Amino acid sequence: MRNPELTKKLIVEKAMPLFNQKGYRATSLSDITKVTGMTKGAIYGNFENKDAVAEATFESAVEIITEEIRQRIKSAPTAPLKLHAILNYYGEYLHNPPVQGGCPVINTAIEADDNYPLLRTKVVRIMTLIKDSLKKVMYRGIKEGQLKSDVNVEEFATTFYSTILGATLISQVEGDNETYQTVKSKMKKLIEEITI
Amino acid sequence: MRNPELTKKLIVEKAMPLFNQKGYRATSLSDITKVTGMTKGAIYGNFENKDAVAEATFESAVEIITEEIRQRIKSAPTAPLKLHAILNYYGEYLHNPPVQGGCPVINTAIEADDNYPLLRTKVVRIMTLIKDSLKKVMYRGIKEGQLKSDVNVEEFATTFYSTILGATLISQVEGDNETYQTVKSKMKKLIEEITI
DNA sequence: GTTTTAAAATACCGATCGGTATATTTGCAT
DNA sequence: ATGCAAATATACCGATCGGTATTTTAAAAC
Repeated sequence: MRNPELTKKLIVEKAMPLFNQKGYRATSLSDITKVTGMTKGAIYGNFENKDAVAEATFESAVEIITEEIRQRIKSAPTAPLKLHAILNYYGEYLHNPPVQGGCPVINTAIEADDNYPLLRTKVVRIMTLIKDSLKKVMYRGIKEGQLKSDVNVEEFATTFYSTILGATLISQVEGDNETYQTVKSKMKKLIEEITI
Repeated sequence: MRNPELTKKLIVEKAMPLFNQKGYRATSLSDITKVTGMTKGAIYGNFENKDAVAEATFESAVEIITEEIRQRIKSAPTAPLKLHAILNYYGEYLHNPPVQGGCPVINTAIEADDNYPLLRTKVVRIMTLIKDSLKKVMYRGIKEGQLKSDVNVEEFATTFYSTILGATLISQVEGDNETYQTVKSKMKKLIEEITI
């Protein structure tokens, strides 16, 4: 019980869906105490302030997502299948969300851009990281003869990621992944076009 | 001065960039009084409550955007050029925003989906409307022999819109439309592929 | 020019906000 | 068993929140 590491972890875990659903601003300290069963003293004993909880929470959510993406990429044998795997991963967001409340990257992007400079930076970083992973997958796919060598990797990867985020955003607000499925089937064709 | 219609309009106009930048929850009544130069009495004399101001504001923002899109579509002579025009329109968002704070549809989508059911409905409606406009443009383009007849309109239009929103989202949080430009050049090629 | 009425300004309400200071509890070292 | 220190709980703070009741103001009706 007196283990501050565990307390920190518990606070972050329990606060995560709260921040992701309601947003950082709308989530209050008392919300956090309610959902964690801890008191203000415990929260402020482990975090400097509310923003620090928010930042730790976002970082933890990002770790969950990047780790999952890493696994999917690793598990698929070829570049086209790796891209499919990522398409499938985001397709599962709605019915099997890694964090309740939709994609934390998207949610945080919107709330942070004008109001939380530190979180904004973190969002940009994770977006760049994912984009770079996609590019890496594609470059390797070209080198290994799975993807056509004349494909514009920068363009394809950036568009691929933009499309996934946009479709996820739309499906999230629609509360229905029909849009995502439609987009997914189009993206599959685009992957086929660059596959050897 | 004693014209309530003008007062309403002024409140909506002044509150719009506020809501769009800070979000609905984070924008307070006192923020609105400061930016409008009016008092609480004037606000509550013209709107039932804060949410009503938010809704009127979003509706007004949507009108601005849809009207602009309508104009761009109307002005371009053929379907491929109409699609280009929409691509260009969103590309101008960052440096010449119709409303300060980025795309209101995206911003509102995120904040509304878990917390403001009425706004969420409005967001879904406008997204559907834009998607339908795109489809209409494409169907007409096919009929008039500008677009290939075997193109899957539903898939293309949905993906097109998803990609634009995703790229806009990313560019918005990056504070730089490099991503959007990259995506735009890819989308232009996709349009070419379906052009006769 | 006075009256009337609606719009806008002011004053005030309880609730909740993030944060802090203090008290209490807990586990460990001795 | 006891004292110590860290972790958690409690009590409290000023500020601000959305909203309402009341007063003041100003334009229109006569």
